[in-house]
Amino acid sequence: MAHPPPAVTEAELAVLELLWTESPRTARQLTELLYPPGTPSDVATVQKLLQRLEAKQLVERDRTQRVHAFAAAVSREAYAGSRLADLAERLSDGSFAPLLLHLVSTRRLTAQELIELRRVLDDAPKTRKGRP
Amino acid sequence: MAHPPPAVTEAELAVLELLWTESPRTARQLTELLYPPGTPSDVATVQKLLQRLEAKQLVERDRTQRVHAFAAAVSREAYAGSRLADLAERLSDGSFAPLLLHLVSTRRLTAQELIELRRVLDDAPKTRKGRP
DNA sequence: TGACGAGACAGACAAGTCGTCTATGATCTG
DNA sequence: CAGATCATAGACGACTTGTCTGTCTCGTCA
Repeated sequence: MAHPPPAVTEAELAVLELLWTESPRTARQLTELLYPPGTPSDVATVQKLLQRLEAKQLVERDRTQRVHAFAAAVSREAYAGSRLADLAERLSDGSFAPLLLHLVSTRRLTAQELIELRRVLDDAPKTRKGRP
Repeated sequence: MAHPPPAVTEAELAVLELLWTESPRTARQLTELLYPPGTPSDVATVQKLLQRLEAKQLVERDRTQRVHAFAAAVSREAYAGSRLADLAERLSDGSFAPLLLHLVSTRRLTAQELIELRRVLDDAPKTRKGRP
């Protein structure tokens, strides 16, 4: 994924979501799911969206067959993480601690998430003692 | 703040940042900080940005004096929290775990911040179940 | 008092983005 | 070959964004 992670529009995200649930898919399959029953115009629209997503390196295109196959190039978690980190950096003046503290203190995190986060904090640093 | 929390552009964010560091300020003061030395056109530009920020209810305008005084209507932490929650909702079903994972794995959190975070998470309420 | 400077505000503009559609050429199939 | 399907380029109208101009109002001071 590029740096900074490219933003996606609503329509592009809808395509990405489908590729996240199942890859690869063809433009026609995506069109029939997004704009049933899928006129030729709709197909072209989806093609254009795929084209822009490919330019952002968020989608990979398999051109070996005549009908191209499209797959997500980034997992949802990786993409969401990058976008969230990017937004947090833009808004938090460099220090994340106050922001995260605020998220916790305003009860925006569920108990389940707290467990998850504790696990992340406990595990991640240990496995990364050495330089990447 | 409205629901969903309104997005701000780069130029609007620059104004907000100044109001976060000190409020209230006048349009002229903001202009001289953002576009020194601050031509009449620049002042009008800042006025327009303040106008749009006021419409988004992110800035409050004191009209009691002839020269209006502007102040941030939302704290940086509150705004960042809302924006992050909104983005997380759109991208990852509301979970912040990918954000933390990304911040940790890309070493954007210092060891000191990790310690602080662990302490915050440990003190966090444990009685809550499920998302609101 | 009247002229002048400064502020608030509306409106418009060019440039860019986004979703959509049309047109065209290539490729496969019957 | 004829017809259908696909990939792709290009364009469009609507919308956003940063900027600028013009106008009205208010306060100050010679």
